[in-house]
Amino acid sequence: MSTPKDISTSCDSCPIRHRAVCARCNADELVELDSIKYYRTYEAGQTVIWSGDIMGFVGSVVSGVATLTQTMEDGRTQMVGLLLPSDFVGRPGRDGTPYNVVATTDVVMCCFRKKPFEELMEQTPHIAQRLLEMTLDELDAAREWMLVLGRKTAREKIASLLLIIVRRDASLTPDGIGDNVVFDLPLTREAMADYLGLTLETVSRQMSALKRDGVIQLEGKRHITVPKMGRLMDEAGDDSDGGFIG
Amino acid sequence: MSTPKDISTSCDSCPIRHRAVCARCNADELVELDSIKYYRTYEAGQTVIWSGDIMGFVGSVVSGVATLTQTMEDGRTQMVGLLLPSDFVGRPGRDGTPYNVVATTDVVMCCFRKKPFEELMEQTPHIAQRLLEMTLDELDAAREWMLVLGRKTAREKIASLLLIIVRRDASLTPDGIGDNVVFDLPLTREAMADYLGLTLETVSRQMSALKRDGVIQLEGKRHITVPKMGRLMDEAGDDSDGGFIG
DNA sequence: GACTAACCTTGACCCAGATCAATTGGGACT
DNA sequence: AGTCCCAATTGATCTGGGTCAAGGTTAGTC
Repeated sequence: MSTPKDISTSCDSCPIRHRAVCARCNADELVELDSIKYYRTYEAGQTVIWSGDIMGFVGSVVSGVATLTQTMEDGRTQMVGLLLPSDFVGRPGRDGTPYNVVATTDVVMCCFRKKPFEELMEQTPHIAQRLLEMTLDELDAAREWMLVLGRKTAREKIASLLLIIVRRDASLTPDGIGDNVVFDLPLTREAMADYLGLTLETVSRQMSALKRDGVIQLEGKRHITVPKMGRLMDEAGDDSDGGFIG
Repeated sequence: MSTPKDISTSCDSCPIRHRAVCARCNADELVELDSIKYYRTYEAGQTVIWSGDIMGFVGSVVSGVATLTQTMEDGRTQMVGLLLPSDFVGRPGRDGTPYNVVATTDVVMCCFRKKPFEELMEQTPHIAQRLLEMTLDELDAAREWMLVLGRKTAREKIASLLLIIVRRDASLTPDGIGDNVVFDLPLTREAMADYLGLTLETVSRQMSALKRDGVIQLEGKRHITVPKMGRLMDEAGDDSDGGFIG
């Protein structure tokens, strides 16, 4: 199958009900949203939107991982956003996106037709408020990322990326982050390189180095265990202390 | 004088009246805002807020230039925001900033006491809408900056920074950007380096190289003439064409 | 009109990460 | 169980920008 498939689901059982743009909506508002929404799935590798395209919708990632990338004519590409479940795609008030949006795993999106969504947003402060909050969070994340891109070494960059993913995963489970954390990388080495402003060879070398030094354990290419979170944080060069006890 | 000085001004004659967070406010709303606002000036080099500090206000840059920077323990610093007139400082709903805010020229800020501003925002969609729009713009700018940091060469980085400044300056004057544009850099070489993830030596060398190659003319350290905008755009590696005619 | 203190420029050398080039590994098909 | 294909690893070498070090400029200040 190579074309998106429409499916359908209810907000009640939605895994991102309380974190997405609809988080603050009450039952009535959900009904309104429901009337303009539809689900759509994308396969791993499929492009959701091309840079410059007109977007007829905005929406939320329900499950899976997508990336936002910018490309120069000569092919150099930089990832500028990592879209995880609950993240919002598209910009109310603009027709095009300046970014490519690509599914890196199979993705389910909850889409809203753009025009009606914009109208609904005008009347529904709960939506606009939540979107502002989410956008401010993304801006903070983007700024932290700038520090990573501008000033960190390759090893620190890799450690920082692993931390970002661990933290996002952990935000799904209520309990804090302990040790022996296990997770799967949703990105290829090339995608990691595009995220971090490195080449895929450097990513591979630094992953091997972190493994050799016992900071992470690798099983296959994607399955990772972090025996000691504090160690990983040190490697990332984050000035925050161990975060827990210490 | 080394402490901020309070001054007072009316919104009517405010140079950023139609671009700042108050842009969409009507006369009544301005009266509300006026009741919680005060002006404050900072001298070049003065720190407006330290990372981690509790901010009692949010506000707009009225004139001058300030920077938002993030620092690692070992002193590596990355600029994550360049605050020009009309830009918003602070985050409603959060007490601290994770960034240092420093005035790089003399700066006038229009400050709003935080708590009342947040309350006013709840009742005034015009403010929240405008803030959302501005935040989305900043997010786009941050993402373009990520491409600069992650994938551009030192020469391209310098050209990109010059372009950003020229464009922001030009947005104050209604007519498009022609050739023989003249402007003053509001940043030291070191600040430019922190912006671009370079060292100040590299910035200096690349400025000299752009001068030698006739892309820019330098008079003193800060006064710059761009004889041909198209040339500068080419050097920046932006995929957008000349922007005008071409 | 010399003194000072930032700020900037330029040079020489070095190294982290890029580039170029083989291999290797691991799933999904026959 | 072989083979195809793509992702990843690993090695050898190169280079852009960092680092270290020496001057040069400019604007105040007395």
